[in-house]
Amino acid sequence: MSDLATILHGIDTIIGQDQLEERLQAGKKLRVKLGVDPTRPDLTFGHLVVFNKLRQFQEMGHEAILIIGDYTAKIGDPSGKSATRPALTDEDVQINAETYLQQAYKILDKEKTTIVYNSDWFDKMSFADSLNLTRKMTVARMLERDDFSKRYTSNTPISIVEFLYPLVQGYDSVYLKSDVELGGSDQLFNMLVGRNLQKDAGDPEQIVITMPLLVGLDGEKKMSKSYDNYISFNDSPKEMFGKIMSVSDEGMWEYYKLLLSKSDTEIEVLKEEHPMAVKKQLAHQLTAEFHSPDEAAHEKAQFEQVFSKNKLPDDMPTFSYKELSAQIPECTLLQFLSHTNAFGSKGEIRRLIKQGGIKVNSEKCMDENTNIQIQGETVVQAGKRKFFKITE
RNA sequence: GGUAAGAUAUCCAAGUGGCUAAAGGACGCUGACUGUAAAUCAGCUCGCUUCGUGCGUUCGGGGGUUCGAAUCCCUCUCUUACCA
Repeated sequence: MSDLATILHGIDTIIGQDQLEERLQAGKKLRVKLGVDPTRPDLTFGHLVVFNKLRQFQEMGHEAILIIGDYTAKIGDPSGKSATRPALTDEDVQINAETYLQQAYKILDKEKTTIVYNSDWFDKMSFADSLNLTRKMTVARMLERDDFSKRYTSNTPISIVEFLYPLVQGYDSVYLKSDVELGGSDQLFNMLVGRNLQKDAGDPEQIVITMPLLVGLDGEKKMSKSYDNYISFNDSPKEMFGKIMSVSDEGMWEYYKLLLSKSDTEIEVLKEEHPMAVKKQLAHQLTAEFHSPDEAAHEKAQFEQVFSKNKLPDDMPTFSYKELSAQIPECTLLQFLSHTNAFGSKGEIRRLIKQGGIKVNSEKCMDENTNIQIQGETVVQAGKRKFFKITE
């Protein structure tokens, strides 16, 4: 595949393809920018789509610039949002930024990645500089944005600082003199603003490449931390494998295409097989990439043992009966489950028990006052996927 | 600055003095089915509980009226609209 074809694979849209071709032909080492705002502790597989694209550029010898948007995180990107985001403290942002870097290096080559923090330049800007930036944008243009116009017509507040966000992100491009900017398709507007600002500054405009948004675990909405339908870079092998297995059949092909860069013809071949087997492969590959092939194989085996064969997993949280009885005088089923801290409240546990969701040593148990008996080992199962072991 | 409307549980949203821990959705959880997919059916969904027509806390914040308030009054905060 030519470099151009590789770049175009799997993308959503590209603005300035001609310019890209020109720069590639001239043999220019492109400065490729990707910004992430450290608003939450984890990167998700939604980010992975864009990170993979950045890695492709990196592998071709271009310069990958990862912007940690510590400054922009405090503003809050309004893209696709229906409400103003709460402001984050400096401390939150700093902690998140650190974990972001660790996670990013699971995909990017640490040696070849340029890391920048946008507070580096924004902290030094004066209010007058900022005001000058705002000259470049009109209210009408901002209202062209779908999310803003929706909020505006539905009487949902839009703060002025959110209006400013695209300008701030756009200025990153001017400052860094980026050749290409990558982002999710919801970032198109923000990235186009960067193009305008560069043009205004008399610089070459960046090429804008958007990647499709990955669908979340529910199979409907985009993967996002705010919908709680995400897989995180930091998920344990077990969580990661399990979450991927819960992706819908329809959604799975997107994962193959966007996360594993499979071509349409390769996907057609996979569609001939049993969806479950194909999904296991997907879960295995991704888990192996983030953890290790061994761990991935282990989780696959565990998964089959527990969910296909209905047997107990090999590893589960274990409690010692001695310690338990020291902490809870009466070791009833209810008291024990409450002690595991795996449930929101005792009421939740009672509901589970009433609904027949609890098994003790594979026997359904409907009485919360059952005393936990110890005969060697006792295994308590709550719902489909929570297991606890009690030993002497 | 003026006038009007509004703020209800994770989210949307009903509720205008007692029968309201608060209708209905959505999300989520459990069971059946099954491939931890989808679809479907049934149930649950504030906390505590000696499980009792039991106790506690909740309807933007604070104060008041009343035997009793999400519901009435005062005040504060925030949002929106129209006018300027």
